[in-house]
Amino acid sequence: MHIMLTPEEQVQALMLFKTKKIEKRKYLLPSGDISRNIYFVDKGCLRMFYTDQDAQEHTVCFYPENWWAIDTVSFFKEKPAMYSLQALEDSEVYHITLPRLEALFVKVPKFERFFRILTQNGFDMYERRVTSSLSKSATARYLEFRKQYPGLELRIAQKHIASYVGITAVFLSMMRKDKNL
Amino acid sequence: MHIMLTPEEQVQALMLFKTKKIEKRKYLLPSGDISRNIYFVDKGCLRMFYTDQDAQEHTVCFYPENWWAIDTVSFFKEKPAMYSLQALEDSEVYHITLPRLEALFVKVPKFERFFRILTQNGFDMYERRVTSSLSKSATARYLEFRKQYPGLELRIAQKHIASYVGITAVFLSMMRKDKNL
DNA sequence: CGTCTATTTGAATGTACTCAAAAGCGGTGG
DNA sequence: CCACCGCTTTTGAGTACATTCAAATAGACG
Repeated sequence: MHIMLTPEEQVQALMLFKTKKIEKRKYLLPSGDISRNIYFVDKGCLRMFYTDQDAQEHTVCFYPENWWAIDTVSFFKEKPAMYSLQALEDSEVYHITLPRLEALFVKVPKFERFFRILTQNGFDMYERRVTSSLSKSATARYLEFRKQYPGLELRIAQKHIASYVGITAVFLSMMRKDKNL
Repeated sequence: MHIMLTPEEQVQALMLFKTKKIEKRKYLLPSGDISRNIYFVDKGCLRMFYTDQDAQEHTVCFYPENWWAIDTVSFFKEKPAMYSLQALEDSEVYHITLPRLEALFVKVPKFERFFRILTQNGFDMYERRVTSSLSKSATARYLEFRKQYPGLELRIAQKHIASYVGITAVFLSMMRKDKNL
């Protein structure tokens, strides 16, 4: 979910948010908990991931600076999260709870639209991800990752990139060597 | 997107909808057009699919009876659809345009919530599909399809199932034979 | 019935995975 | 500051899963 507010809108909104620092490797949301907050990443980088029956992790999304991180389903439906949200670098985030968000909607109705668009952008992203994961090769998917998150490959572990692209860390390493990526 | 209204709510809503019959293989929405309608499937079955650069089709979702079919992004953002919507059987659908839907929201505010949930369910479905396409074997994905759409494998072409599962029709055929699926 | 498309079958190929071992790197404690 | 430990990445060999191409069979529809 990636969207920009004008600077003054950001100020208005951020007044209602709290801030939080979170260390590398720590969790903002462990899966199974109900996601009580939406996060806006100010510094650092988060990832959302899912752990399958074989204890394999699958990264659904990265959230570097200026991204909004949320488990939409857990947050709005108030049900236990299927995903975990973890810091990949020492990070600083703004966050807001659902009741305060609803207060914000009443105060500044414009944000209702903003969050609808946010949800739709997330939707859009998932649609693209479904089609690409079903139709494209590992190499193409890795190049899409590079395009989606320029420079991020220098900041985070390859195993996390591999878990996003849907391949093993070993295969990613070989691919990068063979094709100079 | 799969959700049920109570019978009386359905009646209320469907009064504002129009009906349409659509023949097998015909399109309700060709990709590139703006999706002006949301469809509710009364009889038959639709599919939404995406055609890639190599002219390969990838089915994103099937919509048998009682499913809501919509290209969320195209419909709400009024931008050209990335997807096509096609009938797989002779079908009958209810449909409504965005202006009339907004009128419905004013008249029966409850539907705003209903459509938010509809969108969230779609979101939920996409999330599951992303994780399963990235983490599960072709066989597991096929079994998921069977569970998601009981009996549908008897009604529609295997090549469409293959394009949903993300494998070739040839491989699906071999898989079903080898493992008695 | 004939034509067109979908499905099945088989062989050869390619893509990505597992297992295993070695090398690299980062954080911690002495 | 350095040495060590643990985790990540690289490298290699062998394997499994899924694809392509081709040809034969089966089914759908006019």
